[in-house]
Amino acid sequence: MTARPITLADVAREAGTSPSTASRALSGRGYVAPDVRKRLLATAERLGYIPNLSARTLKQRTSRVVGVVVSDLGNQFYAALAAGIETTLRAASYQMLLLGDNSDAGQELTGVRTFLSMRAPGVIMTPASNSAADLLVARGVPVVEVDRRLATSTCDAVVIDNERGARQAVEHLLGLGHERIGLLMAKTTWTTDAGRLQGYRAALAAAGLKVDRKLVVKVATHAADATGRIAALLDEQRPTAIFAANNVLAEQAWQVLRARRLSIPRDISLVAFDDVPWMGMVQPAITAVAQPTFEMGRRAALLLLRRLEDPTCGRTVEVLEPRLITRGSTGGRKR
Amino acid sequence: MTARPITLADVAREAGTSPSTASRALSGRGYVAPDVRKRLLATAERLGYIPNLSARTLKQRTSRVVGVVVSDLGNQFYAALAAGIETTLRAASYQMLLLGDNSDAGQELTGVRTFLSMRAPGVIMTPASNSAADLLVARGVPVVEVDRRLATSTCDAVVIDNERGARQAVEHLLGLGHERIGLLMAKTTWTTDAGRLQGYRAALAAAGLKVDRKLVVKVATHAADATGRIAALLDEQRPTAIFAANNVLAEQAWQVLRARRLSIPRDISLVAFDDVPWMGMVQPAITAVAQPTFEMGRRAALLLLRRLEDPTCGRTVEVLEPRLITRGSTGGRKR
DNA sequence: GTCCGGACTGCAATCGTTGCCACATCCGAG
DNA sequence: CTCGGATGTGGCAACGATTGCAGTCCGGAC
Repeated sequence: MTARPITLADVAREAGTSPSTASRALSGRGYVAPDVRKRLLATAERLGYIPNLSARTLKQRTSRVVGVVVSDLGNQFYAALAAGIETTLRAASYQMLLLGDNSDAGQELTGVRTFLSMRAPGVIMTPASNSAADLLVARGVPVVEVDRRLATSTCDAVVIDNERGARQAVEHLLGLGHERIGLLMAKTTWTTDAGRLQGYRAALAAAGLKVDRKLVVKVATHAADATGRIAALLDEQRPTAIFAANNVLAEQAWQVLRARRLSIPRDISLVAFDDVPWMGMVQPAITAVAQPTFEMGRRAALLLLRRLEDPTCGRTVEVLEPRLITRGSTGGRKR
Repeated sequence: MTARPITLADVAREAGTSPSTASRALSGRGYVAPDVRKRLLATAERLGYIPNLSARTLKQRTSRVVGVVVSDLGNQFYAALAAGIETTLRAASYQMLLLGDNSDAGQELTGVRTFLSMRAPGVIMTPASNSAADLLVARGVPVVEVDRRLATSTCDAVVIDNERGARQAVEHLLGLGHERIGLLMAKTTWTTDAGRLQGYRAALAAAGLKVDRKLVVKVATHAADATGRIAALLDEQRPTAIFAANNVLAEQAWQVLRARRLSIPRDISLVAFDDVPWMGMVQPAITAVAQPTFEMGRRAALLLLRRLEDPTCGRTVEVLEPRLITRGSTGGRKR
């Protein structure tokens, strides 16, 4: 039958020492005679001893498994973020526990509860609401917010300059002569969207143009009628260019344009916020605001590691710079 | 300062009962007077009690956190797989702990060790080597292999009919008149690659063609010279069509073809195994063998759940069917 | 009045590890 | 010779939850 797992006590008995000594030998703290340590290491190896993390966590009241929650595991943006985090944590011999919350505050809260009950030493998240992060902070668990900031309590964060990125994108369009620029953005309370909207407005204002609210379409995440809304924007407002504020909306917009056989950029230009691989592959390639995604993950992990080292260290919010990559999807305004 | 977390004992004291009763009330097994239960539930809620999973896991010697290891978190195929698994597990009130191993046996083993030490009740993995799965099985932890099978010990699995998918793809090319068909495949010992190679061979054999080994290129995962190898294949063997046995190789091949300004399918045809979104977006769209990815994840999770219910139940290997989606990247042979 | 079973509750042991403490030993300094 | 420190080891009590068992209390049946 299923053999009972090997415990530390088994190893100790086999090597003829007490469990305490075995513990010291294997975890490497406290006095152990070199030969005894060697013997214990060998027996542990021989028996295939695997420490029981629950017991250790219970006793030490903390674990080395960092919780990470992202909005959508299937989105390459978040996948890259997670990859950056994972690599960095691994290097510091922490483990990442990855969860997706589908942009749902409820799922986010459930996930965070799990982290709490597993005594994660810290959490990195792309927050969907403020409540989860606040809960963690209230319980004394350090949180790093990535991509956007929502917590009401203070915590470290890594974001990019959304306003600036959006401004660059829109200025680029304005420079090409566009004046009716549709904005497609997610309907959220996230700082990312707020910042991008802000940038859109700022660019228009700087060019002496008024914002036509009808050109701004806010689409709820996972909304079934997303393409319908986009189609309506095209029909009713006849924009000469579209700025899609995230990669999902960019893809949807692209699909709509293609379905209508509109030529990009002859009939309409398209710019996206957040560069993902397909944008460089389609014909014409999509002009996009690239984010240093992997790097954001790395920085977030570093911030958390720093705080684990020194819980009292000052709060840091890193703002990275986006970069506009001009490609074929943007061109002079159709006359 | 950081408040000590609320324990079950705190809740019990506050509600004027013993910890035992509190435990029964909150976990819902055993006798508890209705009003007492209600009172305990209320106090737990009020104090914001979160059970300590380590303690519970330690005592019960098992947890409800299922381990999942996939080869590459950034690959949409694996992301979809994970999504399918997660959704299904969640519905059964299990949690998923997701890890990526970058196709590295060492990282896989480390991850699996963690699962073992966290007492995961079961593990779902796209195996990178046989050792990790074997280790788990030896320790009595049920394993479900997805996408490919590698374990020497017997375990449940969900795969697709790789040979058949590959055969369809190649037959499609043969039907269009192609005879020199390059095969791009990963250099692994995985059953996926073996199956796809098999299908390639079978299709050629059925058409009375010999396999030219020079047309078969095996590229190591993450190999830096992948594009170089592909370029060499084009230069030296002049295939009229290429069958890329996974989505990464398909993308690399596509990039090479584009860089050389070869027209698809006029100059050369391209078929991919594993349909991912960009394949439907590029011009021309790529003919591909689609896998029911999300469904594979779902089935794997169901298989695991079944075995958790009944550890003695017979072993199941599900083989799903791939589906060839014909698109613009394949055309009549250039004459 | 006794007995019985059902409904409930609490005691105490346990899960596997760690870390504090006490103790043992040995060597060199005073 | 004694003392003190360095070195090394084992005992024991936690960590926080669960659970088998042994009660207690009640109402009703005999």
